[in-house]
Amino acid sequence: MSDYKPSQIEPHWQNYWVSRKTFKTDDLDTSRPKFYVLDMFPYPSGSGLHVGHPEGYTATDIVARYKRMKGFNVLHPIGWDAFGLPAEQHAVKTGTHPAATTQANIRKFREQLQMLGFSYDWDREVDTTDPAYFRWTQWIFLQLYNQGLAYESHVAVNWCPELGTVLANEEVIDGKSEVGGFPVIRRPMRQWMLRITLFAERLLNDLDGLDWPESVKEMQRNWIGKSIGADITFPLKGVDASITVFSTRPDTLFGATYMVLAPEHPLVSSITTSEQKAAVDAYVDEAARKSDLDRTGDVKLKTSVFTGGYAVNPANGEEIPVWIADYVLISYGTGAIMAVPGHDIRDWEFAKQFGLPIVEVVSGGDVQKEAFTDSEKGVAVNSGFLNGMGVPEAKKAMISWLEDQGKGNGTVNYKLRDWLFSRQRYWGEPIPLLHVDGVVQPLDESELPLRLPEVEKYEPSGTGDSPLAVITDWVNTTDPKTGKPALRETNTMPQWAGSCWYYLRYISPDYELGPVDPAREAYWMPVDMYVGGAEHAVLHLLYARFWHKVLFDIGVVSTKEPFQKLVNQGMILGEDNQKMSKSRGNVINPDDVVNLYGADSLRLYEMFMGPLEQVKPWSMNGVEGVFRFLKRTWRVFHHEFEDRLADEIKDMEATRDQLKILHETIKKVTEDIENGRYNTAISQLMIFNNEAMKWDVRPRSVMETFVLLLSPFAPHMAEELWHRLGHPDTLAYHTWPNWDASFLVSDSFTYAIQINGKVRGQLTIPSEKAEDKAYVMELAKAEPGAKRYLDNATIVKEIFVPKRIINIVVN
RNA sequence: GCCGCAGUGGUGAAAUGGUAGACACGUUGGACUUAAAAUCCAAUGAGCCUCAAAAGCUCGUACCGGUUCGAGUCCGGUCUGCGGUACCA
Repeated sequence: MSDYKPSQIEPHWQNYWVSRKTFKTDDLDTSRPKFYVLDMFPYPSGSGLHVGHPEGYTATDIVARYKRMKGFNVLHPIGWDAFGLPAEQHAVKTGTHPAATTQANIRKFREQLQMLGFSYDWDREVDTTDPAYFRWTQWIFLQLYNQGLAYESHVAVNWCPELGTVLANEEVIDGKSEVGGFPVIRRPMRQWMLRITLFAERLLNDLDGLDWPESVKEMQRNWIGKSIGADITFPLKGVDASITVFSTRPDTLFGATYMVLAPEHPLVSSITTSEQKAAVDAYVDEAARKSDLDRTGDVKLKTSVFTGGYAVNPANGEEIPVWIADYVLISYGTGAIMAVPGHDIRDWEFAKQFGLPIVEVVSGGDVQKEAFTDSEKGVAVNSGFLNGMGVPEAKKAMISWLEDQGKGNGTVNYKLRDWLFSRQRYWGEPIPLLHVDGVVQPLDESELPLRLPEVEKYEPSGTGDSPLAVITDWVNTTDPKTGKPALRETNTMPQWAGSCWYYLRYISPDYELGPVDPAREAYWMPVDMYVGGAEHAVLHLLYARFWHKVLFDIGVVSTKEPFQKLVNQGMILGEDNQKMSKSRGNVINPDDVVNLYGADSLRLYEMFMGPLEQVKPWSMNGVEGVFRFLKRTWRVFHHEFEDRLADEIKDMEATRDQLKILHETIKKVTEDIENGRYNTAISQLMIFNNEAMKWDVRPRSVMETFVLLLSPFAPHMAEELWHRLGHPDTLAYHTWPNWDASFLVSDSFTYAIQINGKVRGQLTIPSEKAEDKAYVMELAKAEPGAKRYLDNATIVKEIFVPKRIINIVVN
């Protein structure tokens, strides 16, 4: 056997690593620097691993293996985000307990991951559905509750009749459920909410210190959506009440010619006149029944009804009509707006549509033609004491005037809403609360974990309650503190809950006194590198940051932020350049690739495809290409016909050329791993191998170093070669090679000679002379290719950049 | 609409402001073979010049312009694609 046969070496090493616990992490080896490299843990779906999973997982594995060899104490764990709708829906269909489905899927995922040779510490696996894990998810919920950060609210939620459950805004896409694509309507229900909005400012500000892609930071900033402006109070005419609005342009208050309330605004009924009552009631009714999709459907043409009531503009005392319209959202700001059609595009269109007056209060445009919104050039006009001021100045002046008059004050608003945290599902963490005489009582910590009861049917009750609601002997219990009869909370937590803190559990998965052992937490946190898909850019990462800050405030964690560096992997498309999907039939199964080419080829290919962050199409020919590289590598080390080392490998002094290419490779591979450029690291390994194939003698020391460089990328082959080179132990902890710059210098340097910026000749100069301008320029002018352009021309300028370029400018 | 990112051979892609296309894939030709596969060698951005070759020349990093001795890279504008977000006052 002298051919490369991955199927004969990979299982051996996988078994070796797992059975010997090669990658077991030393908890608290503080003598060494630590490196925590984390993957976004998978949802163990029934269809098994997708080729997208090994993409990020290979990148982190390369880093983990590299850092170990650099002497770091590396934490590289994996686990399962295992609560979720698919297992529950499967249970509804088949009656199989979701836990059974989940465990089977986990076994499959674990096997598949081990088949790819990832260097996880398998003793730290976490499973969000394991009571020993969700005990602490529930514990964190209790801390949130005790901090006043969890509250009950009757809110209009996204009710999906088909799924029989409530969905988060984020799970609704274009008015349909993200899972299944079923229609979603609005319906008020009792829910548990988390006050993430209290953390808006910190979530925004702390982004600045993170080493994250700018695009992700920007998405989070937009999601938090901070606006600075003022609350302004408009007294109502003939009614003893007032309407408060939020505006980012208080400077335009003199131009407010009408107001609009959200249909759900509490003052709607009191302001409506008897003549308008019928129309208003009808409008409010209709808005309540509309889904989000219908309501946001037509942006251009707004619907609206006049209430018949009037408010008083606090700046100029003018009476202005009050309308209601569903484009004003009760959930943002105060649920009411002042409309300044001259300087807001939406208000302008609305005013045109309903024939309302448009007044110019900032000069610089033509407000009869279109709204003038420029806040840099504009100057206040028709605005009393503001006249002549620029917009920023006028804003400040108006806010202080409002505050002096008691008619308003400067405020800040966020788009971020509180987090709808309850689900009416079976397969989630039970919320550890009791209802005693209608009063909420948190469970005592000692009663955790609160486990899920066995049920007959997994369907939602259909009334909007979770399947747990009908398990009477679970729901009906006694309050241990008072002995009174009590009802259990039947809502469960959303899937996000478990993933909000799993990175902490890996640190001390066995710890019994809290979610994480403080000593080990202090050593390992924060996560040094976190890799996953861009689809989690907002939600998961925002929710996890929120929980982390809560845990920071109560002293459970020592860092303000959980994830110091974040990398988003780009999606892998099918060979047809389309997103992989069963219906398109372009799905690549990693098992098939491993069977044909081996795990090392799959790993290498996914890294060689292109930059990690980039979206890129799959190519089976590309896999074939890296497989050929591995076959050539194998051949460089092996005898042509016999299963033994090649005769070319000798214990000999390496030549200078050999050392040069070796040290170039060490440098390139090291720097590329540090910078996350795995594709070009691999191309350098290929360049080295192509050279080594030509050598009559391959010095053992050089070839061993090459094996070390290869090992993070193709660990199975590297271990096998290392073994065959006579090393009894794994190379996983062998010291990573350093490059010696003295081998990188050449004895000559080749200049390109440009004439007027175009390359006309080349000139090779011995290194010791290469920076001697006079010497080099003289030769350059005599170089035949360049000379032809110099003979009948006048030299205007000579550019000489040592070891870079020669450019001679002629006319 | 707004925010962010990107546009380079037939394809995936390389390129601290300094010889564009490294490394691969594909294709073509050749070697080995009864044959095929595998493997190895060579060519491969487009075009011009040439009987042919060598050599040489022109053009070329979405488009238009600018800065510079020199621009894929920096600046201004335009177009296209991808991702996010969407009546947020």
